[in-house]
Amino acid sequence: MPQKRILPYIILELLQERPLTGKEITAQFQNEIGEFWKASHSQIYPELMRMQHDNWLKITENDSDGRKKHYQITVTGEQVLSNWIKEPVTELPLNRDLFSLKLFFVTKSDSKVIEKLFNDQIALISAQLEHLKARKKLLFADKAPIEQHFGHYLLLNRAIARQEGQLNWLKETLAQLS
Amino acid sequence: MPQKRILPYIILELLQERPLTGKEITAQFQNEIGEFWKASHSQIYPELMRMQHDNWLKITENDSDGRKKHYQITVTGEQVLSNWIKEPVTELPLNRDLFSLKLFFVTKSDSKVIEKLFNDQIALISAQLEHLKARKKLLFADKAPIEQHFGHYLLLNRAIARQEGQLNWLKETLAQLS
DNA sequence: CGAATCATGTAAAGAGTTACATGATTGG
DNA sequence: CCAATCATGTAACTCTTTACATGATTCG
Repeated sequence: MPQKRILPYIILELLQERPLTGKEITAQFQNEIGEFWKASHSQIYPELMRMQHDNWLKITENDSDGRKKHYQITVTGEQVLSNWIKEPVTELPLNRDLFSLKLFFVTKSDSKVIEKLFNDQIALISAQLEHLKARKKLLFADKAPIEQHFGHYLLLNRAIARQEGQLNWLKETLAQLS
Repeated sequence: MPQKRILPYIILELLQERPLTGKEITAQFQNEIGEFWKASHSQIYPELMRMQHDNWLKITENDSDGRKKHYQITVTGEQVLSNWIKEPVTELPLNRDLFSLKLFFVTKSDSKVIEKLFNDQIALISAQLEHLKARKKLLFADKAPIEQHFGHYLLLNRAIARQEGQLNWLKETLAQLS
């Protein structure tokens, strides 16, 4: 087992609200979910076929559009999902990021390198932070998150808090170094 | 290109200090580096052969121990590494973590589920935080980080700051929810 | 009608994991 | 000397990404 399968469960989650086509599922991974999980259509279509084969989902009948395939979660699929959700999360994710890597190998004398490394990272995170804040404003401006989007709201807040923490640490540490 | 090659550059970094055997390199990934990058020996040995073939490193001569192979970075390897280090980090890492995933799909009515999700994560991060702090104490108690370990010191601080931020957010948010 | 694109799919390759294998060496 | 382990290596498999392919549909 190289990695525990996650993708099919994400798809099941998405289908809980309503039936979707492969295209629509793919789009989700480029928008909301893309923040923390990526999957391309070349991964999704085979996965859908496999899930259909395992009877986790089926193609909805009476579909007006000929080529689009609307996938719908089955009772089996709902059970599978329900069991998966109950499994506790027992390990922290491994953060394979280049900044950590370069930071690790930096030596104290590389002050120029360190400075650039920090400034680049600050720029990156600032941009990301702006993006996240803009999205929060767009999606949840004033109004409280409605039922379905509550998790999304929590996640956005968490991402923002994390990036702000990062940014502060970067700025403080950079200031101390110089 | 499925993913940009990182592993060989990490190995080059490790070899900059002194020649190492495959076993020793593997050990590094289970200790210091393991915090943010993993690699098993079955990945490392073929990589070493490949790098040797590309002349990024060579086996040191006059080795007393017969079976151990001490790999040494070559001039070519140093150039390759130097170029790689100069490349700016242009993208943030994708955080594929299950907690985010489950958080995203949670609905407001699942108060029991949310609570458990948060408490599990708080326990996980607390444990990790203790571990990190213990290591910092062990490695850098009182004494300032020496030249070679400066990056390691920075990285540990960053990891601790990140986990503390996480933990605070989790606790605050959990309190607000109930 | 012809070109662009839509929706779906297939192919090829690299990265990473787990499990298996092997010859040398050490220790009781 | 024999068993454990050390150090290295191989195999099989899954995940993920990039690139290529194809038939249907829309639009000027």
